[in-house]
Amino acid sequence: MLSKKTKYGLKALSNIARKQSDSPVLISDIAEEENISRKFLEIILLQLKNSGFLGSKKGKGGGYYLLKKPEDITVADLIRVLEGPIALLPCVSLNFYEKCDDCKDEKTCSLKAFMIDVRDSTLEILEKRTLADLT
Amino acid sequence: MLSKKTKYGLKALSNIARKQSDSPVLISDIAEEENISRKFLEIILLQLKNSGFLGSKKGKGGGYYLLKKPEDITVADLIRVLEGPIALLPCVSLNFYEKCDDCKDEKTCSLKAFMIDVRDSTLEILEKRTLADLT
DNA sequence: CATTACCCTAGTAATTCAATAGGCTTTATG
DNA sequence: CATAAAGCCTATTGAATTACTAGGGTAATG
Repeated sequence: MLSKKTKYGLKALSNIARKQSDSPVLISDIAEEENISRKFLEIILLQLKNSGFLGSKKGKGGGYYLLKKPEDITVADLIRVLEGPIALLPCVSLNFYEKCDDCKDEKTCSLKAFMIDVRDSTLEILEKRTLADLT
Repeated sequence: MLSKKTKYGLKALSNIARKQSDSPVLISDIAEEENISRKFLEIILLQLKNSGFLGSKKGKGGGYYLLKKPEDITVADLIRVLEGPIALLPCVSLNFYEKCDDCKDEKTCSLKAFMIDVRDSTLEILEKRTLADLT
């Protein structure tokens, strides 16, 4: 299951993408429209900014805006930034690999091959879909 | 990512399945072979027993054994018992449905349709693979 | 009847989640 | 230049979850 942070982040980006306006979108507007705590949303949008998905403008008339076209932002990339690894086990993660400390020998692990299949099948859909697919 | 409980549970079942012996398998043997804390493993195996996947025999010569053939136990069912919902959001879970409290209207949610697609694509693989596929 | 091996209840340290609080800095505009 | 608007930054916190640990109870076998 996704954390609320990820869910809120996706909803917020979808909200901004839907507007397609020239002027930046206010945190407060997103918070109200999507029923998200304003302060919590601040943290999330800041993270999306620091990860290069959003730009911001301070002061009056400021707000957040997309740095790329929605169809150029994959859901996989967003989930990696907001939630972390997509794989079910750290030892089969492409972007966040870590050795399982209980595994005596990774080569003979009974789960690994299967988990790689699951990962690939998940990536198949998450890397094809983009922000533009989130209405 | 799967919790350690789920990972340990799958490894333990795979261990029992691999043995295919008539005599039950000891908790201690599994714990040692798979590098799992013995006490933690007790809890996990008990849960798998209460969920109908394993049977047990007490006393000398006791241990745990499978109640079904490995090829009749889907990974999806195991993950549901050990980990919980497979869907990424509660509102698209088939077995653990819950309304999102931030959603003003589920019908117009920007994420729902997409999350249903992800769920279906995940189930596609998790319901086809069985314990027999976990070496 | 003693040993073996599963069963059951409790507790707990560490981490993560989901915020909340409060002030600071930057910018546009009158 | 003053003021209001709007994002930025730091710190804290309550609740829940995770990953165990401790210690004994109970049933079956030989």
